[in-house]
Amino acid sequence: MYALVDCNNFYASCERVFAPQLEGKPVVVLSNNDGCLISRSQEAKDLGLKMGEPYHLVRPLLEQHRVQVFSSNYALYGDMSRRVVQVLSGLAGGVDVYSIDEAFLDFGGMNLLEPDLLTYGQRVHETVLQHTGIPTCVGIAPTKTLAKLANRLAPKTGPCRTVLLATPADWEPALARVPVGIIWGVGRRYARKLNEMGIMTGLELAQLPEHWLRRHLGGVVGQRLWRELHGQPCLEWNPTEWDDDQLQPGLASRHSVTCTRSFGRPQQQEAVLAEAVATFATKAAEKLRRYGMATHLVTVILGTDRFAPAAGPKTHTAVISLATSTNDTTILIKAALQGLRQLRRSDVAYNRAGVLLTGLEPEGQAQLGLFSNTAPDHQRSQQLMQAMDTLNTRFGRQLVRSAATGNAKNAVGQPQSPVWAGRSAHRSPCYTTGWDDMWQVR
DNA sequence: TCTGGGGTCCTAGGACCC
DNA sequence: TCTGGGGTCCTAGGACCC
Repeated sequence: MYALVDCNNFYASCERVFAPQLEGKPVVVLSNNDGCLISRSQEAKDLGLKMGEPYHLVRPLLEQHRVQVFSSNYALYGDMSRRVVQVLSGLAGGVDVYSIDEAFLDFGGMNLLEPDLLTYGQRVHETVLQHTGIPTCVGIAPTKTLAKLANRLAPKTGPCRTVLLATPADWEPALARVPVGIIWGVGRRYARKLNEMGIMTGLELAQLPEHWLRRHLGGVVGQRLWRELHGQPCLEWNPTEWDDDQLQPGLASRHSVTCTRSFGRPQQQEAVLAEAVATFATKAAEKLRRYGMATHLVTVILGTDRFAPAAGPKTHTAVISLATSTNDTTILIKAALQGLRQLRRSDVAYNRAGVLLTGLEPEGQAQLGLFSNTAPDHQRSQQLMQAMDTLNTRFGRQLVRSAATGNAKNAVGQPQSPVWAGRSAHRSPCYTTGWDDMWQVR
């Protein structure tokens, strides 16, 4: 048996933990650049506000109902997520962290009988709430896909937040109640296709032959879905070990690392784009080192206005291949700037840029190139990166950095946001990760 | 004026290898 | 007339997830 624990309205709930006066009031959190609504409290959902809606379109409605608006604060949400995982790790035989706000628990081998499963799910909800202030729902079933369904059906209010679907007699009526698009793995495209064929509910989907799903829903992906809906576990279990020394979940492996951002306004100048791209390469390299990985493929991304009526591609990419795998910021910046020079057209203004790193491998395993990056160079590079990471972790993220990332100052010489930076007008403090933002208890 | 960011997996086709 | 079989790696595109 698996349990899926999903944090309710996670980002909005994080903000509320530190602003309890907002309990019971509508709250929304915006995406980067204050672009779209990406999290809504229940009260905000009840006002008819939709996920992903552009902020500028719903602003009048938000003001009319005095909705509290936050820019996204990923330092806060990431740390709250870490705390939730810490609690969950103490409550189950195994944890599989699926995203920033949800995790599967392994309830097998815990000697829980059926009525106890429900009680234990409740205990998980109560413990997470007590230790972190974050409300959750719990869904329990023999496969991940059915646990997802159980979670969806769990009440968001009231004392009981757990649903158990233990046998076909439990999950078949549940499947019959939900539209097919609710099922995990059925997105908008498949839902429309299925509806056009007259398949409207989860149960109608489950009752089709297995080979039909293989044929029409993405090959083996569809076949796995069929089996999962019949109680046969097909999706992998990826355990996340809690690291007691680091007080954080163990790092999962990665196949790619990206850092992309929309600009506050379109940018045309080479110098500005170069600072932005160097900054994204720096962030991506830091992430790579945190994961203990190295890359040999650097992709630079430039994007024009996605909503412009003009035809043609809105995203352009250039790939730079490195002779040797590395996670050295200076090398990755050089490669990214080379890609930028290849890509950039002087008569175009860009709304977005980014850096994508692929071809990842564990850093120790990286082969030395035949003609480059001799061993002593490699060692010096590692020492330099380690020194920079140590200083930046201890004294603040941007303390030591490459000059290529820019050095914007205001009229009195204070550092200020670069010209390409996006909007973030409603950012909350970093309550749990910044010394200056910490709460004081008198 | 104004619309996010970061991932995953699968398939098909082509180049290349023995 | 008549040209194998079994792989890997890469890319692009399409679907999905949060």
